[in-house]
Parts: sequence; C-alpha cells; structure tokens
Amino acid sequence: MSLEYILLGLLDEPATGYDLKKSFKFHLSHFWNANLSQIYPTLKKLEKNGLVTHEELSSPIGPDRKVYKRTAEGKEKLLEWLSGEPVMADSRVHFAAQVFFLSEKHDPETAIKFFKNLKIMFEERIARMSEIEKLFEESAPEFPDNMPDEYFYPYLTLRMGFHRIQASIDWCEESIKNLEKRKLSD
Amino acid sequence: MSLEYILLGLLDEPATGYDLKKSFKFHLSHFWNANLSQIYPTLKKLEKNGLVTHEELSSPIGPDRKVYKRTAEGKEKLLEWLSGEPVMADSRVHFAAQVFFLSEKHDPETAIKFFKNLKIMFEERIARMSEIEKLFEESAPEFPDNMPDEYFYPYLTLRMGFHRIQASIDWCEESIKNLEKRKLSD
DNA sequence: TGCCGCATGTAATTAGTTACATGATTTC
DNA sequence: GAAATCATGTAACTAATTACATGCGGCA
Repeated sequence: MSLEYILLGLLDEPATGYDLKKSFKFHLSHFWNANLSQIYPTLKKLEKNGLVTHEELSSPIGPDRKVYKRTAEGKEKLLEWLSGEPVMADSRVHFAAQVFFLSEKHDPETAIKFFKNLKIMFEERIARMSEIEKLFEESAPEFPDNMPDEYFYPYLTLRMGFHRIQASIDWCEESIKNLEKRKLSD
Repeated sequence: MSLEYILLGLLDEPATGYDLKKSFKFHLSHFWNANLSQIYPTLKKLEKNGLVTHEELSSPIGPDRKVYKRTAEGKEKLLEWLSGEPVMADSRVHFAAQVFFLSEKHDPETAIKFFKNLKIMFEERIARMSEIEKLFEESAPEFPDNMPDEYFYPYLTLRMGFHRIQASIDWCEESIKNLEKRKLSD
C-alpha cells in the first residue's frame, strides 16, 4: 500500500499521527490525502511489522503524544519502493464520466455551465497550490534553483500539480469554445 | 457511487455485464476501469433499486446472456447526476509520492531513470488513446467537427486524456532537465 | 488437446470514508 | 461560555482488487 510507504517517508522526522495528518494537509494535498482514522491503524500495522516504533511523551498543551520513529528496517523498505518501477494506478475521473454521458441532457447550456464550474474548481486548486509554493519560497534555501534535495524533490511534485491542473483548465476552455461553436452551426 | 451512474449511462443500449466490461476496456479506459467482479454485483444492486431490469436470452455462441435495460427511473437518476456539480475526488498519485521522497536515495541517476521510465509509461498511454481516437475517426459521422452529440461528448473526454497526459510528459522532461542541470552545478 | 473468447458469478481481502467517542488547553 | 486546536482512537460502511469457481463453443 502506498500510504504505508508515504508514512515511512514522512517519518524521516519523528512525528505523531496528528502531525502526519498536518503534513498531508499542508505539503502533500496536491497529490494525496489521508484521514486520521486511516493513519492511526496504519501506524499500528507498521509497528507490528517492525518498520516503526513509538514512545509516549507528555505534552504541555494537550494529551500525551505517541511519537513515531522509522526503524532501519523501515528505511530499507522505503528505499525498495523508491528503487522500483513508478506506480501507476488506473485513474477514476468522476467528472470525465459525467462529461461522457452529457449528451443525455440534450442541452448545450448545461454542458457549458458544467465546464465553467469545473474550470472554477481547477482554479481553486491552482490557488491552493500557490499557497504551498509560497511556503517553498519562504523556507527553501536557494529557491528555486539549487534547493537542497529535501526541498527539490517535493517541489517537483508541486510542478506536476501545476502542469496537470493547467492542462485541465486548457481542456475546459477548449471544450467551452467547441460547445459555443456547435450552438451556432445547427 | 459513480460506477452506478456509469452503468446507467452505458445502458442507454441494452447490454450484459460482459458487454459493459468491454465498454470500459475499449471506450472508457482513459478515465475509468471496472472489473467484472464489481460490475455484476452493481447490476444486481441497481436492479434491486428499480433502476435497471434484465431478461435472460440464450446465445448461439455461449451460455445464456442476462441482458440489462435501464428503466425510466434509472434514466431520471442519471439525469440528476448530470445536472449536479462536477464530482472531483481527492487524487492519489502514487508515483508523485515516490518522487516526493526520492531525496532519500541520494542519487540523481536513480531519479533520472525514474522519470525516463515514467515518461515511457505515459507515452504508452498516449498510444492507447490514439487507438481510441482511431475508432472515432472510423465510426463517428462528420469527425472531428459536427459529430453528433453521442460521439462529441465522449470525444471531449478523450481530449482531456491527451491534454493531461501531455502535461505529464512535459513535467517529466522538465524534471529530467532540472536533474541534469543539478548534476553539473555541484 | 489445449487455449481463447463468451458468460456467469462468489468469497476474501484491502483501502478509504463517515460517523461516533473522549477529553485537555488556549483563544475570542 | 463557545469555538478551535491538540491528541487519541474504534466501528460501520463503501468501493475496489484478487482469487476462486464453472462451463460452453470454436479454432489450431
């Protein structure tokens, strides 16, 4: 499961389940998400398999924290995953499925509206990614060229987000243009 | 569940579970996939909810076929889905997670290799999509302009595939270029 | 004889979501 | 006093994958 490897990757630094959830929210959200209700059991599974350990520490501002660390075996497992083939799953693009059947509405206006909505959603994503980029600008030494590896590779994933979302926006615009053209020529 | 709506959409024409599986393989694979072991129970569920019906017909070249049809209620349900907001799920991009942690390998060559592999995989996808495009060229009246709606909207989803995969290839090339540049400047 | 395509499924498991449950401290 | 943040989970459910199970007809 990729989530297991992602947690192993994030546990380069010791962290609690709660901390890890924040990493998803602030640093990985453009390509992955995970809920606490999935993170906690996964950490237990990793510990059972000897890939992480934890110690319980008291906190001044809340309940006790279970701070997890990656073991040598955990690091090995991570490196194996990184040495293997790129993992590509079948995609499931819900809105594309909607578009596929839009002819059943027999109404180009519905379709145009659909694409305009979609475009707005993608623009919101671009905005969220720009926030993440701002974090890089503020905290990555020698941004954007000559960043240290620990910033550079995560930054590449952000670049992916921009490329792909921009392509989606282009597709929306192209589709709207085609739909408008079809309205005239019938 | 989107799969339920997709089956309702495909059942514009009567079909068996087996037929529907072939639709995924030949027409929808660029944005969705479903296995027979998921299609059969989903058809049963749809029938239980009155959205499809079936009749059993004998076949000259194999076992009896359960031919499913969409009911009026099924069509209504589909139209509801198409009238709603575009459905956007959180993405889970496995290979991006791998890239995010590539710094742990401490080896730019591994990273370059990774991106070259990835690029090849995307190019294979482009090739599969071109096969689908060929089907449009052969069977869609007045391709590519003035296609009837039943061809036009599915064709838009194929256009999405091209836009997004091309963006991914661009990202791979940009990343390889950056990695090569970093190799020189240290 | 053995493999491919047609055609049906069920069972077991994995991955992820949503809902439920608890309780401390800090900020407005 | 209420809401937000910190911090832990479990239970029930949904969605999807993988493995298992059966059997006909045609072709090489």
